[in-house]
Amino acid sequence: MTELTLYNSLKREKEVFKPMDPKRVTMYNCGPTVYSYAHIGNARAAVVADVLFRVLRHIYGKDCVKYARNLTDVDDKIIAAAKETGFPMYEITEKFAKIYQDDLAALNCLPPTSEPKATEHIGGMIALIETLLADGYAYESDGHVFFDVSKYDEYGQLSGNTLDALKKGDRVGEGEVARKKQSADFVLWKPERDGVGWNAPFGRGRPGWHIECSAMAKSELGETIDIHCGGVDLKFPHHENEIAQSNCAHGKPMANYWVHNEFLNMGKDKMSKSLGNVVLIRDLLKDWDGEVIRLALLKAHYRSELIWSENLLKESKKNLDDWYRVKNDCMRFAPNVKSKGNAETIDFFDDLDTPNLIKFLSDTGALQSLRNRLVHEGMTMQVQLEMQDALVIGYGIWLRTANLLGLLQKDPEDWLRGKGKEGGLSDDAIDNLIKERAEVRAAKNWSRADEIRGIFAAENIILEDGKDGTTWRRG
RNA sequence: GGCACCAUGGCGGAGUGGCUACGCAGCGGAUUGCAAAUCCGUGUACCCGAGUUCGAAUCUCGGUGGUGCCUCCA
Repeated sequence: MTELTLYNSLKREKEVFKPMDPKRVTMYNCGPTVYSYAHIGNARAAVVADVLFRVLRHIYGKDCVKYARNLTDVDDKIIAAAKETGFPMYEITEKFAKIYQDDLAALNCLPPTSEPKATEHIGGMIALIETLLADGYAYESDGHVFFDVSKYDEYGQLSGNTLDALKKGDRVGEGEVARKKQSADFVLWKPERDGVGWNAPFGRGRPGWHIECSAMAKSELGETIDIHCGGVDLKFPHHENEIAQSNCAHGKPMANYWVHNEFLNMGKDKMSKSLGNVVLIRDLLKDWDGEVIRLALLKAHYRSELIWSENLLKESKKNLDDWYRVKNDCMRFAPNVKSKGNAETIDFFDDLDTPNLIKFLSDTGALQSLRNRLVHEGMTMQVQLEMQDALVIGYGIWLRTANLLGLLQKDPEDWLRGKGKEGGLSDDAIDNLIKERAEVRAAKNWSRADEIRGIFAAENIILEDGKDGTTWRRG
């Protein structure tokens, strides 16, 4: 069986991945708080998790991987948004959950096997908090319930923080400190706000940020899961606190492997709302196909910073155009090749090395030359059949590799022709112009032929005169 | 202040001791009525300094520069 290694943030080293049960591999990914549009950084985290999901499915079998990604639908920001807009909370969260799912679908992200909502797991959270209170890991104070970090010796193991160090860098407000035994304690339950609250033995209120993931991971996947993933920024405090809660409540590790993806930035500046340089998935999708965005996100290794730029998108588009051209030609000679099956891409299973896999897709050497010779050269039937056999093998590996990355999922002709802009030439108009151009070319009326080419150029349509006539595509 | 990460050609990005990937862009040529596609050829790099070694982009130490986390954050 293919061996997958993963860099485990908890141990700070690469390890061979071994699931507790190969028939039921579990992964949990911290999903969004649904109160606004998702940005490209959210997309990176989701795409990385999706690639991991695809790889696990490839290795262990489609039905053997359980992937939960939560939707946080109760939170101060949502309450504030509800107050501001006058819409009820659930309308806001449902709207943006749908948008999130649609955006990710456009990036070829497979739906997770479950998408639990925080509000549907309040009971589980309350049960966890009760356990923590009963066992002395948590305490009540001024309508709140806090986790007492001094009761958990391992606290800080994920982020490398020590309680002493945390005290020095402490930026917690005075009000909070007054309620807590120590500033590093974090809130499990807080009082009702603006009518948002649930009844609990320790008082009516709403959950703190971290407890929801512990409750949902337990409910959807179990007390110990195989892989927990998310962005590096979640390492502390979010994941650190999840570990503390879950480990103390269950007496066993929350997750065996912690996988964190690095940040995406905008070159000089961090992407932030105050700088006004937040790039929304929704906006990018207006100008770029989702696969272009996906490829751009996968060009850097997930543990490296990714600098987002227009050039990165352009290059990704160019790569995909080339690959789709290869796919288009190969489909003519190897129509029965399936996208599912073995992919001989061993390197890829070394900590999800997407850049190396992209290299493999680009560096198609033998495949390209087979395809080019079949497309462009005349040859005897005997030679052609031999070459077709070789192409079926090479193309199969290539296509399945692309599939592992979630790329080349579309019909190549549709891809190459692209979507026309509103008010642009219709496909029929294009065909008619091509017909006219063929006629004037036959009459060697080059000025009219060039004029027609000019019309196409203005529409960003590229003509290709081949031996079987003229084809076109959008640039 | 504490913790962690990173530094390769115009751009992206492999490469953990020797043979200097790969892609994009560029340049020259073939082909084309002109193009596109395709093919052939081609330049450019390893942040700085010291050390280890026969030999370092790759190991060690020291700089410099950059980034993230320590507050909501993918």
